[in-house]
Amino acid sequence: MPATLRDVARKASVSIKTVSRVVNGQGGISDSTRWRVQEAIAELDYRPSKLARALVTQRTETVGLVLGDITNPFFPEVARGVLDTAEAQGYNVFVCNTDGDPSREIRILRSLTDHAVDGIIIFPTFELECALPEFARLSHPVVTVNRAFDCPGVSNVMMQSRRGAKLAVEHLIRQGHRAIGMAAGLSPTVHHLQRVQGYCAALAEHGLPVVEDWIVPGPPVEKHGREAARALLLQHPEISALFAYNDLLALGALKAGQELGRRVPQDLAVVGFDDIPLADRVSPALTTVRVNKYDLGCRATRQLIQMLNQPGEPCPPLWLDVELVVRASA
Amino acid sequence: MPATLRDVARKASVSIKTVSRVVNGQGGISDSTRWRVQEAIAELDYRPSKLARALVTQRTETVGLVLGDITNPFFPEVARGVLDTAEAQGYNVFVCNTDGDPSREIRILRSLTDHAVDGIIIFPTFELECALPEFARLSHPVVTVNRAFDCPGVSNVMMQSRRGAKLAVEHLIRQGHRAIGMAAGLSPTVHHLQRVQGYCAALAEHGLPVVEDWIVPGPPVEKHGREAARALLLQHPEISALFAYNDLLALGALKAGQELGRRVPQDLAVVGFDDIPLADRVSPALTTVRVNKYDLGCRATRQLIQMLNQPGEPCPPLWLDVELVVRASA
DNA sequence: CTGAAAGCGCTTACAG
DNA sequence: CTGAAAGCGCTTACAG
Repeated sequence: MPATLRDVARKASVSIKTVSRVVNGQGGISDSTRWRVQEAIAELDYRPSKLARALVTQRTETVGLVLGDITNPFFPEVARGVLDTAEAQGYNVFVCNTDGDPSREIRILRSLTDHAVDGIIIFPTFELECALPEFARLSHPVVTVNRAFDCPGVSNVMMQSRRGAKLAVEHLIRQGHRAIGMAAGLSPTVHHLQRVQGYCAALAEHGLPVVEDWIVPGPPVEKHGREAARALLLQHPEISALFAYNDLLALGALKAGQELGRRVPQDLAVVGFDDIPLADRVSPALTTVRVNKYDLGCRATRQLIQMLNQPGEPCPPLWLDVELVVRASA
Repeated sequence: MPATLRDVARKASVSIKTVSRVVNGQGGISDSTRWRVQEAIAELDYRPSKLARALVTQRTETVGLVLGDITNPFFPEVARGVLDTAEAQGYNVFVCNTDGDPSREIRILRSLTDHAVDGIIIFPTFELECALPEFARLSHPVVTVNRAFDCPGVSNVMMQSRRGAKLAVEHLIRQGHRAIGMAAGLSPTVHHLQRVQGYCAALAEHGLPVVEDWIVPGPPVEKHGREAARALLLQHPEISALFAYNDLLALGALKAGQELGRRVPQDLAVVGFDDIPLADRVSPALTTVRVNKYDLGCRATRQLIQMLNQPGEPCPPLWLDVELVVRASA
């Protein structure tokens, strides 16, 4: 049975309030009293109940991290950044997977609210729009990643998705490619939109036509990358380069290229996005757009904690750099 | 401002207790009353505070997952198994990284205790021994993974580490190898001990000598695998096969082999352990010992929840199968 | 079938 | 410098 404030008070022959004062370092206590109390605390191995404290302060010192899927190689480093930063500030973090399912996302947000987390960092699904204001209203600060919401209590950490896509396609153009397709991910996500935009912008700026048929949407997994690339290359053999929404799709595209007897990068150049840990291990190594995932997690968390410490202060969106990493595939 | 039990009671013109009854589905309520209460709940969008409930029930419906490092490719699938199983049972989970540092591990356990988690799943560091009984005494059920503690309130999920090592080395022997080294991981872990034991047992049973110098300990990361393998192969060129403590070490060993001009698997056969996602993607693909990581997470969580639901019941250790996966590297 | 009281372990004004 | 009282939002006996 763990010791309580009252146990300590009794042992030190002082009031509960006095113990509370020394526990919270509030001063205004005579040295001798403090000494007696500290001794009692040590002897009883007293640890204050965060639960009881939270009930009155409305601060649990916990935050929620809501992401797509921790087994997606993009997320572990992000999570590590969040966990390290949160731990350093005394916060514990609940990790939850949405699998991109909006109804699951809502359920998770409810559950986190029920547990009275102080704030939330979320990689939102596309449908979050409607539910988010409710949470902000329930006075949880929220940091959304890669998605701007103009809503009080919500701030954003964004990566330059559009710019990254443009860098990737410009690189392909520089390599002499003129017929460039895209394996485009699922359409109702911001990334999809931004990366397609970047792709189109790069083509347009270099006077290349944007062919709608060459943009193939689909789930951002390797299997689909392979199928999409295969179909695209068979129907439009003139395509000599592919830009993929993410590295998993790019890996699938590489596989399809090999199956079709295309040499990489001569007959088929491929650029991915994210620079997941796999990207530099496969052969040929994947040219891709890197975002510093650990840093992303750290910054999102710092942003959240800042909102917690200075409620009401405006919190401008943060933009994270991306960078083209040229390897063997393009 | 979220609605409280009292708000609902007032609105429905009943007592707090009555509302509590319908919220908790306790029956013994007239239909008309229940109806009125439910309506009030819906109108006010009332959600019970888990915090307040936990303060009296001593159940937070949270658990802690304490692992080495979520960016280690072994862990995300394990974590996913834990998170899915916990979520299905209504638990939220705090994820924490120890980096194998015992003092950090203690700090984390303290913090989880302060937050009054209902239980803990932990991949313990070697030094946990002393601290664990304290936690069990504080009445948190604990499930340790890959480490047996004979301690009330603590149960274990074990993988057949020793057997896996033996399978790996026997495979190498079957392939005709007689001089087999080992990249052995850090010495004060159970895995290290068990895998070294399995390695030695396989050699001994086939009448092969165990040469102490051929067992090279070190941190279980790729860089060290490369260095260890390089040193071993240079000093003892007769070594034709390596068994690695884990896949990361094995990948490093493969790299060293290539650098030294050894053909794999003819001049150098390598077997790893874990079957991380990378293992089947590298070239040559890695022969390794697989453990179902998602299942490991699920079972550990089910074990923990069972302990929570039936306190005092003995909980026998669970043994997880391992399986040799033969690919190109051996 | 329904309610009033006590208490979970803290903190927050308010007194002295 | 120290303490007694009220309350955070619930549940748990105990009455009626």
